[in-house]
Amino acid sequence: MNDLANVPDLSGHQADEPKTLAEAAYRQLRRDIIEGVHRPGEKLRVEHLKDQYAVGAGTLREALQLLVTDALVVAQGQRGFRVAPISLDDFEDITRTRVLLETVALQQSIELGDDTWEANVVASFHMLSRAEEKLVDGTNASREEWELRNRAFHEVLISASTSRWLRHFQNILYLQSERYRRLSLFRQPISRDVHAEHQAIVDAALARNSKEAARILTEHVLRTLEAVRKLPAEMIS
Amino acid sequence: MNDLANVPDLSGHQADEPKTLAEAAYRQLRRDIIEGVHRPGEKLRVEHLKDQYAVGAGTLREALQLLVTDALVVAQGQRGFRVAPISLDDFEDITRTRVLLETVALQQSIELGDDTWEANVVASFHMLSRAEEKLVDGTNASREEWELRNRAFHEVLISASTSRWLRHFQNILYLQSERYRRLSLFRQPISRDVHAEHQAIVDAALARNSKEAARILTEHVLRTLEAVRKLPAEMIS
DNA sequence: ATAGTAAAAAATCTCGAGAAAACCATTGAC
DNA sequence: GTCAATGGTTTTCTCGAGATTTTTTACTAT
Repeated sequence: MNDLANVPDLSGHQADEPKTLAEAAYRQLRRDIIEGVHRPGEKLRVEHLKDQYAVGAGTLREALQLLVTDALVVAQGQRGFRVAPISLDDFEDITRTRVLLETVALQQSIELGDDTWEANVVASFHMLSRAEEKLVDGTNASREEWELRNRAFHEVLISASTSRWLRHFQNILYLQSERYRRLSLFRQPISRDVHAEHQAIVDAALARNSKEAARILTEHVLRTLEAVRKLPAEMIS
Repeated sequence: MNDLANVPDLSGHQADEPKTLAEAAYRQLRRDIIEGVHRPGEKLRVEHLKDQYAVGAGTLREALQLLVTDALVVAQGQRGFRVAPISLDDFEDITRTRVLLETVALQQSIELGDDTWEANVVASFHMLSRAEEKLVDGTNASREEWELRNRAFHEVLISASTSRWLRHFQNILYLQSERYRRLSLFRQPISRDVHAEHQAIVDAALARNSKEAARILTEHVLRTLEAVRKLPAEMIS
């Protein structure tokens, strides 16, 4: 079916279905950290969390180790684990690095993408648009689905890039920026402009205008940075 | 002394001294994988390795998990761990991505670096040059020291970059390329040219000629790719 | 012979208890 | 009053044994 099946997965532990308890705990923890259930800088005590996530101590330890990979958790020598802190500087760094990688990957993708890629772009954009419509009812589930499809959309855009490493790093950075975007959503919900920007990227991509697509993508990503900049400083502790 | 001490370490588990058994095992394993003791694609059975590295099963598991972070080991669902395979395509990807990141970081560094940075560049270049001289006796220890100092040199060059993420990703890619460079050394030892190239980078960096420095660095990194390309195919299994 | 099934073997994954280290509050000395 | 040392408490780290899952081997029927 899919001849990429036995290609080594660079992202390691992001398979479609959690096959092990440690991975299941890892996913729950990851979501909770991104969602802000565990606040930035918070200490993550294994003894407390193992009950909360219903796994053994060693297993939870493994889950935490996996989160270190994504830089959502920091491990300090003999002093346990801690939710990675956030800061405006950090988000600026994340955003700029992401722009660098994602634009290069996007231009590659536009040059190399075939018909199937085009179809995937159109399809994932459609899925995202539908999710946007459901956003108006403001439920948590609808927002979560939007996040999922937004991520899928951005992934598909660069999926025709030949560089597995670019995609790998982009994955990590996207995950990071999700934490910050969640903060900006407190202030202002996802706006109409976002849809227009996505549309513009799709148009440029299908027209094989890689320069223009990269330009729009850059603006698009930087817009979130501006939104976070306007937040009260105490929110970005 | 160093006010960067409490900045969260992005690389997570690359502190100067291993404070835990798991980390010690991680380092030994990492060296063994890079050195080729454990061949690419080889299965890493916990039961066998725990005796070899003198730690418990759970501890070795953690060490393996850390190696997944560096993409030197791949974990597959419920089927254990395996040394990440190598391929020419992969090395090409690694090299090109590394060039992209490292040149950007280097240009930033050259623009922002202060006197201390300049001093560090000169110092690490000197250390590297001394190690090159000792290379003639061809011992394993001298080559290992050269690797260490070469890495330190490249790290110092981009150390003035403000982007922690660029440096983080560069670290990972450098580690990866070390595996491949080791292969190329079978054929031809480290040549005179390398020294001249390093010298040229230092000169351009101190002259604050960021464009030129980036150009030389690019050529420098691509040269190793060419060397690996000339290897017999069966060496890059 | 081949294919499918089932039991046996090996390896992984999971857990809880013990050892080692870090943390905190109290005490004592200067 | 400030600082250093000490002991108790908490937390992390480590280990080995049991439960699941995967892989291998052997067997039977077509």
